[in-house]
Amino acid sequence: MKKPSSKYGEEFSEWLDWILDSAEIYDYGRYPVKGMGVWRPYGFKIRELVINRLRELLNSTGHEEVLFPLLITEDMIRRESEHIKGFENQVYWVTHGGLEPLDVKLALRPTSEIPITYMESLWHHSYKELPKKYYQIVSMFRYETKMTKALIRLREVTTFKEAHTLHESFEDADRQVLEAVDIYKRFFDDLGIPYIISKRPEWDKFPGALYTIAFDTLMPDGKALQIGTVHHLGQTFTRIFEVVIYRRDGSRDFGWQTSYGVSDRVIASLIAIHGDDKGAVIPPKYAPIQIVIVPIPSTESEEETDKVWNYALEIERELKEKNLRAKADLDRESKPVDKFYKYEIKGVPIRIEIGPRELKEEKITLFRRDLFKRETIDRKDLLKRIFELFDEIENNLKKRAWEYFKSKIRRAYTLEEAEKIINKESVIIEMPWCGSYSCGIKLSEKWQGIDLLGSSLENIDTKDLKCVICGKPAKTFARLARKY
RNA sequence: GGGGCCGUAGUCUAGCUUGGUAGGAUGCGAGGCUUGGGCCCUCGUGGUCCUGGGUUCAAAUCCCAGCGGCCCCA
Repeated sequence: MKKPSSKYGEEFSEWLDWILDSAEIYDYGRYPVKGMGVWRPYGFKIRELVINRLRELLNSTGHEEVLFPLLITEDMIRRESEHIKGFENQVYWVTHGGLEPLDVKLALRPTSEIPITYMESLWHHSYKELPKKYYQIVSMFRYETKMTKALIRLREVTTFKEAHTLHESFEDADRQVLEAVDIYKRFFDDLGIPYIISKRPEWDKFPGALYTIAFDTLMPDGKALQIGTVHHLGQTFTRIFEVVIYRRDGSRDFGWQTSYGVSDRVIASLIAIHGDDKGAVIPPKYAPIQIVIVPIPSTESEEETDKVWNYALEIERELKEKNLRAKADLDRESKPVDKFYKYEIKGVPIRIEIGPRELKEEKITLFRRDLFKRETIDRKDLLKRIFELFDEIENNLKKRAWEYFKSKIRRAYTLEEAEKIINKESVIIEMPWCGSYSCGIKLSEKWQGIDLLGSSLENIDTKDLKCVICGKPAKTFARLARKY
């Protein structure tokens, strides 16, 4: 017996640990440094496919990939106060080179606004060069004090995809924020990860930012997970590092910036959201193995078994010629059923089963992982059916994920209503809010363990609605949820 | 930041209360029997009992510290 799986919906936290290990995605908790794990080949491949998708999106919208050093000098960091205060307790310091103490302490980047702005001050002086959009995909380090969790709260975030942009005006940076939101929408839509977009409350914005917009999704246990953020940085950093830009009218002003990023959590969400009790279910676009071919040996003769094996090889070749990520598992020793379990845990979207029966009749049996359903088709229809199934699976996963997500967002118009819901289940609750700081604080402190995600970004009609705290006319909806 | 539970083979775990030869299952290897959803049998393999210190004739077991994991609360 394998280590038993945890119930997907009921014991999500254990389920995630189980799936990362059993599907050979990410080895966490065995590497002897707290909050750091190892991407194994199968997980690395998922990560690569996800990264490539974001690269396409960023490249096609005029972003340029760069690579900055991991280390930041202490004096660079100390030049800024508000920002660094936000990270002060979370910075790792390099203090020695060999046995010798360093004259200038070096920090492992907790994010890259500082080094990037520093270089931008040397590179850009004219509005003609703007907007400028950079991004990099790197590790970043945060000394999380406690409660680290595989892929969700790490001390080394290994897949930080951070973009940094520079603009000639507040308005242009504002516009860039919208572009970033749009890019992330397309990204998450493609992954089938549902989300809700909120403007974070004042006290929860990125240190140094004018405002922060965040994407939150929901884990199967009903807790919200922040999976992406977009910040309007104003001139906070360009003032400190003197990024001075000549404007169209000949005047000089500090540049305006935005930054936005997504992390390992995207991959955690991809796996978590589509999974089930049997393991992962990876959407075809992101599956390292899209189709696994499992040959079934003959009970009659070795010759027939050989023929089945050749049949499997032929099919693998045919699929690979179409650039599909197909794999025939030709291991003669292990039984078909063992292979079934193995690739189900790994979330391979389509399995082809072929044995003497299929061989004889020129047929192919297909099994789709998401619905756990088999069908038998003529061999000649294979490719056509595979591409259809990819679409069907992708759409089904998306639909399933969004339906679940929407079912977990509730409206409440009074605190009493909200409390009833909160006591019953873990969901995102939306309530009319006047938008004031003081009412926001009161809301966020109203229930233990329930945080204010922020306010709806889109205009939701609040006509005739009253703030649940002060009773004044509502301007927006406040969103509250249990958070990771 | 406060509190709780825990660490024994690749994995899951018994043993710890009451100190005295670390046992099982699974996995892995060989063989047999099976083979269209985790079948069965035989043999073999596999352990710094998280690390360091202390108590003791003797520590997986008791004590202290550290490291790591999980959970609850801020």
